[in-house]
Amino acid sequence: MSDKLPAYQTIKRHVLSRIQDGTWREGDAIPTEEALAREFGVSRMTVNRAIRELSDEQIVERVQGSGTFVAQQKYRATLVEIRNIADEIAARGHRHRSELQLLERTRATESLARRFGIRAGDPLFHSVVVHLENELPIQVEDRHVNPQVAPDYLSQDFTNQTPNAYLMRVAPLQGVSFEIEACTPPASVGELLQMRSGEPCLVLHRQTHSRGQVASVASLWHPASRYRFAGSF
Amino acid sequence: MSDKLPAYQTIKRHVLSRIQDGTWREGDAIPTEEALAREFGVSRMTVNRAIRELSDEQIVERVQGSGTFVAQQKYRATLVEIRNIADEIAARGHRHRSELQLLERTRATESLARRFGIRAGDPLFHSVVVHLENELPIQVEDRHVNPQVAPDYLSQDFTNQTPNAYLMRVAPLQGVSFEIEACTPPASVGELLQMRSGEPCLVLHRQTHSRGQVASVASLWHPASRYRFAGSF
DNA sequence: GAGTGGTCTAGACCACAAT
DNA sequence: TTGTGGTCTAGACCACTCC
Repeated sequence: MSDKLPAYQTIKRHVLSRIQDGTWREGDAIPTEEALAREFGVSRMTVNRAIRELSDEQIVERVQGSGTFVAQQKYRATLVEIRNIADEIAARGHRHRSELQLLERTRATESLARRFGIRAGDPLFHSVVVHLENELPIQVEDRHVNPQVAPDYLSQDFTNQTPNAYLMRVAPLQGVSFEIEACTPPASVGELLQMRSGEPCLVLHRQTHSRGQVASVASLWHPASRYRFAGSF
Repeated sequence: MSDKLPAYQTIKRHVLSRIQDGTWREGDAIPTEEALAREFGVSRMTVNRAIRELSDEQIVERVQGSGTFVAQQKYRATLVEIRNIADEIAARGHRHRSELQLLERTRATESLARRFGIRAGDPLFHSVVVHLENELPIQVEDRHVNPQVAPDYLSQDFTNQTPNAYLMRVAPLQGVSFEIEACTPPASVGELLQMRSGEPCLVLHRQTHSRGQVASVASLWHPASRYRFAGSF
């Protein structure tokens, strides 16, 4: 075996795999430094470095005097976080509601096939959902989903659960790439968002990866007058 | 004195301040772990932690067998990086040129005063620069600068050096907050960017902090048809 | 008071770079 | 060969949480 890995790396991997295989879930305590030191036959300082790095990476959270716990999954992202739009609206103290406009089986166009890494004509799932904040439309979510990653996508109830929340649950997020642009919306989107004519959209195109495949390609359209991306660091 | 700071923190601060005050410049070697351990009267492991954290933060770069060196300044940022627009254009293999439209001393409006944490009427510097990629305008940079942070701002040549590059050099970046919006540009901006009427702008509003103060408040206007923000993780 | 993480020591051996 | 960083040990004391 490759015994070349430093001990602290081995310990990091061990803890990570326990979290990823579900043995230790969000909020669970993981073994103490002392216990891990005994288990791996290393000194406490070595374990300390391993766990401190996981803590820096926000994989675990440490509380002095109490213990080390698996952190809540965070999807830092768009410079901001990839937050569920429902949570984002709730955080503002407003009410979220979503309307399902479309949920269908379709076939990949040339352009979609390229982005998913499949062949044109291969099956894809497609959904269009409008998200409302206090009954005012704030986002049109136009999403294509890889059936191999989420085969039950079409049978979900997307008025109770956003597509994003569902995908996060069934497909562990590995990576995200995105683009933000400003553009004039197509008429159909302008209508769903009840925009005055001539108002631009702020659009986030996002592609998520899971289990080595492209899981989902989404375009999120927002009326310029009602939405901004913000962040700091 | 507050002796409460852990030793490794004290060492980190010491190294950081040497870099920020210019004693150690980009590419310079900093003292060895052994030397710092002697200087601060601590063990090498403690110095190692301090410098390793600076290395994680990309403040310094370590080369085994060789030494520790001050890293090139990188401005990770907009979800992406806070890259100098000139570098960004150069990375695409294109030619960057900038035109200085305005460079003046002005006074803070109520709204600017709030953002800078100063009083309305206090002095501010103001610049407007147009950035061109292959002679096509791609960004209008409208920037206000805190004179306390960059007193020599007005005497710079901003056709050879972007305001951003100058500020990065004289004012160590501590933090950034930003907002991205889509909007219809005011006529003056639309003209500078040679936009067709009705085309929206993609705007990045950015506020940078340095030495505990707000250093700069900038609005970066981009024609929607020629610019996107992109990133991945 | 018992258990946990936060920090630190004074050594050690190794891998790698420069010479 | 010498000097540097990379890693590790087997202890230690402290601050904090929980009971």
